[in-house]
Amino acid sequence: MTTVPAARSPRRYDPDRKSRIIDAALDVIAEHGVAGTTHRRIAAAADVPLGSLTYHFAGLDDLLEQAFTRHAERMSPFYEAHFQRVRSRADLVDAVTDLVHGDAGADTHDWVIAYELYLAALRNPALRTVTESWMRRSRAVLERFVDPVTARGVDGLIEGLVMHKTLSTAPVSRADTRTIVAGLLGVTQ
Amino acid sequence: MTTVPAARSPRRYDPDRKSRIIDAALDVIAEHGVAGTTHRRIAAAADVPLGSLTYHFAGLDDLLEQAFTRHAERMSPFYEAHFQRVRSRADLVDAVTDLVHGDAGADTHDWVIAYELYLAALRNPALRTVTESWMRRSRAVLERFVDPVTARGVDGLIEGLVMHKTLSTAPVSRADTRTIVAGLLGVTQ
Amino acid sequence: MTTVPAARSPRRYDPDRKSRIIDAALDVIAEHGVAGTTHRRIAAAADVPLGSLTYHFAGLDDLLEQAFTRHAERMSPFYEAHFQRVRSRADLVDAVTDLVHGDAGADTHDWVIAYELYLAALRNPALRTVTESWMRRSRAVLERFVDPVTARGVDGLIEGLVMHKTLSTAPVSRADTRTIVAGLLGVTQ
Amino acid sequence: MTTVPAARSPRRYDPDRKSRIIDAALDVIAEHGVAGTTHRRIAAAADVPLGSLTYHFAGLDDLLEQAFTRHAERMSPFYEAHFQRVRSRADLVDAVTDLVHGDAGADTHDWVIAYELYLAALRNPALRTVTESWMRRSRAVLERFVDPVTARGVDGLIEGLVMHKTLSTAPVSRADTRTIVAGLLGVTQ
DNA sequence: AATGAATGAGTATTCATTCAT
DNA sequence: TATGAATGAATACTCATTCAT
Repeated sequence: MTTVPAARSPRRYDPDRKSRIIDAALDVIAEHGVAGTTHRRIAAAADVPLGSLTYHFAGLDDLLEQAFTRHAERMSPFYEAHFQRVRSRADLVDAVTDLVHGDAGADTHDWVIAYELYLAALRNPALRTVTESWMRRSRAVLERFVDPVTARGVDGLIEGLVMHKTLSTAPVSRADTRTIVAGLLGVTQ
Repeated sequence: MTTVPAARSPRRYDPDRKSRIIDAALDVIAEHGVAGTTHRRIAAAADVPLGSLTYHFAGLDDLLEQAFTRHAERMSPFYEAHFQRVRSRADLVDAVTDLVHGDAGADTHDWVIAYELYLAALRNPALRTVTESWMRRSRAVLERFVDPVTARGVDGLIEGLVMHKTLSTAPVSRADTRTIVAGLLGVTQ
Repeated sequence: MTTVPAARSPRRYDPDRKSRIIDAALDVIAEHGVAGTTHRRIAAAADVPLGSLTYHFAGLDDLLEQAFTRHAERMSPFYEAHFQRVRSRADLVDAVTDLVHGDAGADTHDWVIAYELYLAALRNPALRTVTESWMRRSRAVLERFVDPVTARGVDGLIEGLVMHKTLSTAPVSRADTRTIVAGLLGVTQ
Repeated sequence: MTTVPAARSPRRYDPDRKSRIIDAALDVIAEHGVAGTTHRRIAAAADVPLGSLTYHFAGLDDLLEQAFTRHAERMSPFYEAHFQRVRSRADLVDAVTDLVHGDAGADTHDWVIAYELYLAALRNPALRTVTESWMRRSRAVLERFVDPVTARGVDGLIEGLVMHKTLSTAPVSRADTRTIVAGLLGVTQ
């Protein structure tokens, strides 16, 4: 007459569980947005009991902050690596075009998280640190090839084009993007 | 939600109450984000009883959709008017610069709502209609002055620069923005 | 193939539900103490769904405050009525003795709530209003028969004796209480 | 509960840690009440790891019981000492007055713990032993000077006056307290 | 037509306690 | 022996929506 023992994973010893939770949080953010990111969903995604979240994090805000921080710290080296081999202005045009079109490793998933971060940072000052640092680093990369003002322009253009590409059902073609970027950088094609 | 029944203003005859609710919703979205937009907050902002919302709207999603639609339909004519007097490329550079720096009537409030819309549309297909239409119309305005590809570029640049300006604690100066825009449009300064 | 409709009381129209909740809260406080007073227990005691509590009250603190206020406002008239017929010092001795021994209508239930209130007020300033008002009124009653200082003494004595009576497993006898009270009031027996 | 692992002080040899925990528990009770007394708070107050509490004590109830017991066992000798030098009824009046007004070493902190104990004992039979013993001992002290019935009266009066003093924003003056006590003890001033 | 009371599912969070290390 | 990670039940509270009036 034993009651159902309920198939339960006896995962007692589990190092880097905290890290796994952060990654799960990023997945949930990408899929459901910050607004739809709940303890429950993250716990399910990480295959971890609910209480585990509040054990490792002071609250949902804390968790979000750490998740976004990780995302930014992952994107930055990638961003830098992507521009590593740029030697000429023409190279730069290609690199930016690749970046916008996701031929560089960063996919929609990553950009969506970035936009979620931007919007969240608008109302949560604690996240400003993350966006500030991310913007500073990405601009620094571009400044290795162009003057600071142009760097800001390229940075803004990338942001805007990616956003439109992510949203639009009739996105810009790769060739058009190239033309636009070349235009801003004064490269004759 | 509270204890005090609050001597309710007997707003007997109240046409355009529905309209007032929509405006209140936009204010709430701007202040609290879509995530923080609730029936209760909207009702409070519109000074309208709670039940009034579900009476006039099928649900929160319906209300949000109508609110975003109104916002887009308000922005479009404004956008068009803003470029009305453009006669030369130099004029265009000025107009775009003004737009980015909020010297054109569209303030942070409006842009924040736009970004909320973008992100909401990413997951809510019903809102895609709104964003699509908005993008088409704004691009059409720019295409009166430049070729379609450049129009896309300018559109993206505006989006990106405004977003960075809204977020950054050290935003680009007006002069720099002008330089950037001039660069993209091939205008020698 | 209808699923079980779940025997549910379709109590839709229910005026003075709010009042009923307050009374239920007082019962729960008496039985479980403020510490053990939860939304769930109160809802169960009032036979009301959980959400009903947060609809009518801003929070548990608000509910507790209203409950204690009602208790105090119920006790005061009772207290006054109890001393109504006192004509002489000897009458007063009897009245006080009756009060302490619960032969006056106020039972353990009521006193326990009062002590819970006292302790809660110690840390919740919002409740101070309630205790202050209650103490002022009870003292005012006694001052109709004795000078203010003696009134304070009698008031304190009542409080202490009732507390000991409530707690002790070997409580004072009625006769002893009478002797004590007579002593304080200088009445020769 | 937090993110930072916090460089833990490697308190290797730590006898009387158990004792320190009990004292910390009393502090927490005084500050937050029994209701607000949690493992976590006590551990923090004692600067001891969380697991240490359940290692040394069977549970929170056990810990509370030991804490209250210690408090009572600390108060009793103090109570006795306070009445040590009483030689006359007049001395007794002074001693009781001092006690009520905290000029005897027992401060609000101690009385608050006592009231917490009383209320807790009301619902937790295990604590009755503590209150019974405390009451018996304090009464025994008073019975060295007055008859048992009067002792009960004085005991109750002290309790009530202290409680009112602790709560009231306009507490009785020392002189008035003296008058009241003198009245109960039949001492002409 | 209009509303505010009502409700149950869902939210974040706290916590005593267990247990592998 | 001692601890901190782990957990699941419980807590207060929010909210979109329903519905009797």
